Amino acid sequence: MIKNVHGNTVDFLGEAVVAGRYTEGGVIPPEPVLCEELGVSRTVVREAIKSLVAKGLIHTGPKVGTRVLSADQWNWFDADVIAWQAKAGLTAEFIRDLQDLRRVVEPAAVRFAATRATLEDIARIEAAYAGMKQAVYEGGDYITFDLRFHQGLLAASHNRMLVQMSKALSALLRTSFELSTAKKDGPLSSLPMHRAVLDAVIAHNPVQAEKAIFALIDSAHTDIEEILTSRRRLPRVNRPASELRAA
Amino acid sequence: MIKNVHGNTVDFLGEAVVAGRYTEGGVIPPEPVLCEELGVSRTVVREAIKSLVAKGLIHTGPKVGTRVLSADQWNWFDADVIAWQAKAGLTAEFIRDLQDLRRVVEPAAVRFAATRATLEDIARIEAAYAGMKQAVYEGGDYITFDLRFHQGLLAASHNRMLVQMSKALSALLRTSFELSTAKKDGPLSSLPMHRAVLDAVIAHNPVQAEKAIFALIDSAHTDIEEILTSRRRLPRVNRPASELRAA
DNA sequence: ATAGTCTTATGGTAATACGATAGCGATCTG
DNA sequence: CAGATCGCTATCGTATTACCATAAGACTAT
Repeated sequence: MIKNVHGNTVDFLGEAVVAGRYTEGGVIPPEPVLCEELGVSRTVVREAIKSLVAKGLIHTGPKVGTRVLSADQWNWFDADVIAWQAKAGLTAEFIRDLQDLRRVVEPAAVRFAATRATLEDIARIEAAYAGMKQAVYEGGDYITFDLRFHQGLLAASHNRMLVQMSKALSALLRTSFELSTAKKDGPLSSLPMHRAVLDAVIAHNPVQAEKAIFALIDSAHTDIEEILTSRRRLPRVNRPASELRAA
Repeated sequence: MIKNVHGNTVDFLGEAVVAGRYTEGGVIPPEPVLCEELGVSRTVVREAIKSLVAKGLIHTGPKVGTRVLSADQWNWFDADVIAWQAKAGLTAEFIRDLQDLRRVVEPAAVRFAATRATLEDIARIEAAYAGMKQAVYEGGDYITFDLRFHQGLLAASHNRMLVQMSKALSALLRTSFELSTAKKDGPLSSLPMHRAVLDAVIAHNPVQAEKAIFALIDSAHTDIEEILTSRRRLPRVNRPASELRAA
C-alpha cells in the first residue's frame, strides 16, 4: 500500500516502534541517520516524528534524543496504532485486553442502543445483517458485514466514547471471525444470535439485548481462548506478577 | 503555560478546532496565512497540522485545503483533545457521554482490580486515600488525590485499554469534584465510600467492589445533573476552581 | 566538588521547487 | 445547440535544502 512519503515514513517508524524494534526507553537513531536509512529528507522525518509524538508513542527532547515511551502511554484507540500492532502480530496480552474490553463495552453499548437507536441506525444494522445472511447462503465477504454489524451497534449507542472503540474492537473481532469462519460453519450458527440482538434493539428491550450480545460474545470466547493458549509463548510483554497465575 | 513554539501552535490550532472556531467540513486558512497570523515559520505550522491529523481532528489534501473532520472521528481518548475540549467548555453532551462511560468503565475496572491488583497497586491507591484524608482534616489539595485514587483503580485493572480511559475520565471527575468540593462537605461524606471500594479490592471481592463504586458514582450523579441543567444555556465555561484559587 | 565550556541532539527559520487535484473552459460529438 | 469529455491551470499541500538557535548531557579545568 503506497501512499506518499510522509505516510510511508510514519508507518515505517510507527510499526518499528510498536513491534519493539527499538527497546523501550531506548533511543531511536537521530534524525540525520533516519534520513539516510529511509532515503528521505529531514523535514519528512521530523514531521513523521511529530505524528508519532502526537500518538503518544515517543518523546523527544534536545540532546536527549527520541525515546520510546512505555506501552501504556500510547494511544491504544488510535487506528494507526492498532493497525501497527496487528501487523506486528497480536500478542496474547493484547488480545486478552481487547476481549475484556469487549465484554465490558459491547453489552453496555447494546443497552444504550436499545433505548436510543434511531430508524437510520437500525436500517444500517439491518443492512449489515442482510449482507451477512447473503454471504452465508450465496457466498460473499462475511467478515466485512459482521464488522459493520457490530460497528452499527456501537454507533447506535450515540456515545462518542463508545463509538470510538469500534476501531479497536474491530481488530479483535477480525481475528476472532477469521478463526470461527475458517473452522466449523461458525457464520451459519452465529447468524441467529446476531438476529436476536438486533430484534431486541428494535424492540427497545435493553435487558434482552444485553443477554443476546453476551451469548454472542461467549460463543466467540472458546475460539479466542485457543489463540491465547497457542500464542502463549510469543515475544514480550512485561506484566506484573498477577499474570503468573495463568501459568 | 508557555512551552515552545510547536507546542503552542498545536495547542492554538487544536483548541480552535475543538472549540468550533472553524465550522465542520469547513476549511482552515492555508498554511501561509496561518504562518502570518501566528507569526511562526511554515515548518512549525506544517508540523502542527501533522499533529492534528495524527489526532484525527483534521484532514489535508492538495487543492482541497485543510478541512475539519466530524467530531466523531476525533481521538476522544487523546489527552490533548480532552484538554482542549475542557478549555473550550465542556458541553452537556460531552459530560453526558463521559458519565455514561464512567458507569460502564469504572465498575468493570474495579472488578478486574479486585482480582488482579498487585501489592504496589494497592499501596499506590492507599497513598492516594491517605492524601484525601489528610486534605479533608488538615487541608490540602483534595482533588489531586481523589483523581489519583481513581487512576490507581484503573491502573490496577491491568488492562491497557481501561488504563487509557483514565485521562478522559479525569476530565469528568475533575468537574464533578470541583462542584461537590465547593458545595457541601462532599469530600468528608465521600471518604467512607472510597474506603469501602479500596477495602473490597484488598479483600479480592469483585462483587462488593462493584457495589461500592456504584454507590460512589451515584453520589456524584446528582451533582453532575445540576451542571447539565445549569450549563444547558451557557456558551462556554473555563475551569472554575483553578481560576478562583488564584483570585 | 563545581563552575564553565563544549558537544550534540532537537527546535526553529527561510527560500525554493515539485506534485497533485478541483474546477474551469475549450473542444469535440450527437 | 446541448452535453459530455478532455486538458489546462491556479492553488493548495508536499518535499528538499541549508542554516541558525537552544537545551541538556558530558567533559574539563580549577
